[in-house]
Amino acid sequence: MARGKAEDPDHAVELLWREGGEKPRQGLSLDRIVRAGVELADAEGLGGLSMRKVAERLGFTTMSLYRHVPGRDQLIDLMCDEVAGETASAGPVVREEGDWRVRLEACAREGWELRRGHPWLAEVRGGRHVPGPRTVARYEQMLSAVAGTGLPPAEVIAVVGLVGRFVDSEALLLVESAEAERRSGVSHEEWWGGRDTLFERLYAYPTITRLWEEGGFDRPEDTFEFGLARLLDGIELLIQKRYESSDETGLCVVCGTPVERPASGRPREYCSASCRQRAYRRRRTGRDGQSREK
Amino acid sequence: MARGKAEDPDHAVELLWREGGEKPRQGLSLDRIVRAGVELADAEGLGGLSMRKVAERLGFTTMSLYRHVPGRDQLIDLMCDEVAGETASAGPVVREEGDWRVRLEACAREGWELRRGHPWLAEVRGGRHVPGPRTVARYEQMLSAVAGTGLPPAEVIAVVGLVGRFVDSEALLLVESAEAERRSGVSHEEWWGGRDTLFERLYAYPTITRLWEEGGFDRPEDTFEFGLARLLDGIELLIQKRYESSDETGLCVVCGTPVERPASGRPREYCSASCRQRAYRRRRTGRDGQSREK
DNA sequence: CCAGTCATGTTTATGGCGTACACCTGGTGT
DNA sequence: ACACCAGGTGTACGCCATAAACATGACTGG
Repeated sequence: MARGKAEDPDHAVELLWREGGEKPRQGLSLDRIVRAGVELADAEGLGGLSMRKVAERLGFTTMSLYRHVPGRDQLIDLMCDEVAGETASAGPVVREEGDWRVRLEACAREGWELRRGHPWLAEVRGGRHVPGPRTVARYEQMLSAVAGTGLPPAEVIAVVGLVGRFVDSEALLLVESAEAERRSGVSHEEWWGGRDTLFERLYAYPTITRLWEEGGFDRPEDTFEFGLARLLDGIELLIQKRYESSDETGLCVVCGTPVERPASGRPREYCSASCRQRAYRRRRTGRDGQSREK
Repeated sequence: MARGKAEDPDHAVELLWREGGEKPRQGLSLDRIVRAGVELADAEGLGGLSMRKVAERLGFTTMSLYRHVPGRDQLIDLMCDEVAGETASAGPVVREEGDWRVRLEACAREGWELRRGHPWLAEVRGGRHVPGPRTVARYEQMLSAVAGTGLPPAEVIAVVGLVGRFVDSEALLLVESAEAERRSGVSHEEWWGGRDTLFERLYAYPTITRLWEEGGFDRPEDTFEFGLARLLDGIELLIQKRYESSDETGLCVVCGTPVERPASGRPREYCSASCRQRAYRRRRTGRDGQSREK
């Protein structure tokens, strides 16, 4: 059973959820190791994060780290949670302003910002990562944003997972491009620009050629903004559909709070005048007014 | 300039787009290496793909591979294209049945199936992968599905990228879980079921706790089906919006072909009666009839 | 027929990685 | 005085990709 700490996930849980009450030692400590790891990964990416380099950065031998951290994987888990505490929504208190869409979008953007500061976050792969308190707080934040819509529990979870993976996926795209530039010294555009032998072959494909000639590849969309808007639209549609099909007590289309059906006449769509106004304004502006910045 | 084939992308292009006219040799050959690589990765994942093991499987030394393939990365590129030819839409001929949504969804499902047969496909990361002919054919297929909608070129490309990354992201989720099971011998559910020390801490988070008690985590949604439906809904909304805002010549809401506006009266929404019928049926059935199979 | 060249496979070596294991060392409790 | 132990060290193993030099056999021009 007790086959060493390296393979014991419960020990990892203890480290992640440890209380802050550690006496400030002068030698090594978990926190110093984690912080050094974050610095290193920020600078060199997750691939550049090695136990050797972390130890070197701290002025100790490689193996000294293992007195404090079970292994590299667990160090990464700890780094993730360390970093997850950097933005506002990390605490246990859930902010409740705005309707579900505003709140969920805010969460997505926060995740996006987090990954801009720490690109390696998107590179962390593999299931079975034990989440720490700050990571869970973010998850709670997202869930609570969607939970108010009245969607069934499994769909709430699915929505949050979908958005979360979207953010990760888009972040990964950037990281990989940046990594390639860092290693080769050649910029993205420069590199692809030099692939003439490839482009020649692409003339055989009519749609690609046409889109190319129309400039679609020269002035691409902001994939994060574009994808996020589509995703939220799709989710909104689901929520509206669920609302329409629930016939006893409806849910406000905007904020999702229940609204009782009047005895006679047309069922109300909004819980309040302000929500109706919000919906109107959103229809007008086409809803992505804030996403275009140029 | 000529700094060895390992760093020359143009050489990689040549390998990927090579003509099939290779004399069948009895020793090593590019194709044999690529096929061995695919087998290995199918069995052990991309992490288990090492030059040593590929060579071993073929009965040669490690370095012999380098006489045919520039390096591991290029081998992976070749494997990707090899495998991309396994489904129908790999040829240069574009199938044109159905409206954009049917076609794009079919592409997504094909990509999904491909990754079920070769899970390592989702693990292939890093920008600057030179695409081979079969990979490009798939891309062309997807682009042509969306190009008919009349969306501006950059948005067509963004839509296809979005859907493609979604498929990859969901596939990655499965791979990682499967990988963890393979390595540890413990199933996903079993492992998470044993994390009591973690779950205890989660009671502090009200939304998570509530969703948990309501069984949201026990009977999860099919994340691929769920996400795909939301995504396509969101894209459809974009297309409709673009249609409404184009006032001279409209586009059929269903199949995207242009439809001229009558001199007087309300502009037509559909290009034909069959498209109108299709839209009607889709509104009726809630559009995801084919996605639920149980 | 011989010499030169080329394609192909092998050997050896370098530098990187995570981490198991035995060891040392100084402080603490008994 | 003693054992114990947390924390830091040094060495070693097995894995990885791949560079560089080398071997071999087939083909080719003279």
